[in-house]
Amino acid sequence: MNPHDIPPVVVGRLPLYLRTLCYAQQEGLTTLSSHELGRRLGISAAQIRKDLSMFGEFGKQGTGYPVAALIRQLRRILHVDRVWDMALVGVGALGRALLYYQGFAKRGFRIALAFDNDPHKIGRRIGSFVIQDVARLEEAIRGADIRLGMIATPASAAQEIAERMVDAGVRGILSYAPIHLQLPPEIKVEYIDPVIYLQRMTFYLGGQPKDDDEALLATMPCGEHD
Amino acid sequence: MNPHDIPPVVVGRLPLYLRTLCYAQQEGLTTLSSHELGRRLGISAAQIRKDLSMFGEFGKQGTGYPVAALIRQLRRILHVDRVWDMALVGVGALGRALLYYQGFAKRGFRIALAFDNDPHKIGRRIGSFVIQDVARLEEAIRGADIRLGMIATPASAAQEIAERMVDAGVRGILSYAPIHLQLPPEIKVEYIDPVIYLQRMTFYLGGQPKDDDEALLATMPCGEHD
DNA sequence: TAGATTGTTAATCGATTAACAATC
DNA sequence: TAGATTGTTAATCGATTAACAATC
Repeated sequence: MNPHDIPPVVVGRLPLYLRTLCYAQQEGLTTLSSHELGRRLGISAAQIRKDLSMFGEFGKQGTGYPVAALIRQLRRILHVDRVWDMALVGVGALGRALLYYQGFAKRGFRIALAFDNDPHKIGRRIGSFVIQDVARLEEAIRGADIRLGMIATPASAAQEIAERMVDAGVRGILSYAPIHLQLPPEIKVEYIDPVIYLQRMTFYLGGQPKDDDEALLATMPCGEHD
Repeated sequence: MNPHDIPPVVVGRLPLYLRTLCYAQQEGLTTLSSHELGRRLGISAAQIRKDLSMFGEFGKQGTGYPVAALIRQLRRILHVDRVWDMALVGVGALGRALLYYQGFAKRGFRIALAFDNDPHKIGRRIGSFVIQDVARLEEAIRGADIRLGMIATPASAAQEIAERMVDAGVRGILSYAPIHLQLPPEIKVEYIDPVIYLQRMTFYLGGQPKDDDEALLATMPCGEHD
């Protein structure tokens, strides 16, 4: 089965199914129907059945899907039946929050390396991490054979860091920098820019400008986007 | 023009166009073609022209789109030609990072209220923010007439907080809690769960489990998902 | 004029939904 | 058996792309 035969939109939903099945398991459920899974996610039951049927027949008529077995299958399909080491670049406020975030370890991801270019930060410990000099990025990533990277640098540094990560063997990047990265097509990239999500909502909100401080907006023709 | 006549997938791209145009403006460009904008975003030129044509005719044959004017138009369309106040609930490591994040203010968003339920945090200052008791959430949000909320609480608290935000007048929620919220359909919700993004990438990575610590995985049948 | 680029149409492509036989 | 639910097909729906006349 070639992963590229699976529509990306289907791949995008699989982690949501897995996450929701985990909650169901914690509630003590041993079986879950496509209807109930869909209700919990705001997705149609038909869509869930169609998505899952691309990978096999996991359910049973009359009863639904066995929770534990489907979790195992989804973890296998998503390759999260193992622990993934990650490299983090940029230990500002956001990078620090990522270092402290328990949700990664709980779900099979581990920050193995953390880099910054600030001499005041290099060598310091944050939690159990020692911040390393970003100058040694390639060397350290190659040495640890790491395939996943996270970028929490200013936008101005992101492209260069991404290219160096890829040089060092990284194949997937989660970038918090508000800029689109130019990388070879075989490299997987996902982006998290909270302002993009906010603007997708304000499009629908409209209404009275509560706080349209024209002076403030004048000094912010666009946003500096460091 | 009814916003719901615009396909959501088009709305999703508009903020990306705006962000990229802002960078182009900072580079000193006064004009940008759909081809160049698409190149910078990994989107086809035809798609960009089609998206923008839903809102008007902004370009000029032979030269492309005037950067400054299109930025103004997109800001108007997305309703970010004003400052939006937001309420933040949950001031752990992530909430703190959000409080310090300069990118909100630079792009027209401002955290006006920050709440937590931890007595040790309530009343304390973080940067210029005073953490308020989440018990006063409805009152404070109504008083400030706030329409946007951000949730950075554990998943277990997110649903209740979301409902209370909506009661208080919030119409759009950006949630960092790894759970799907059940809310009335007119409420806009966007989710940021970094593990979901990582799993969308590991699906394609596969390869040798570098670090498949079976013992670790045994203690983590799914992830506790606090 | 010549080259470039828009806005728009029609064609293609892909995703979602409705429906139902199979079966637990 | 009766009720519920899957896996799958066909139909519908929506999004993307290719192409080009218009025009700067």
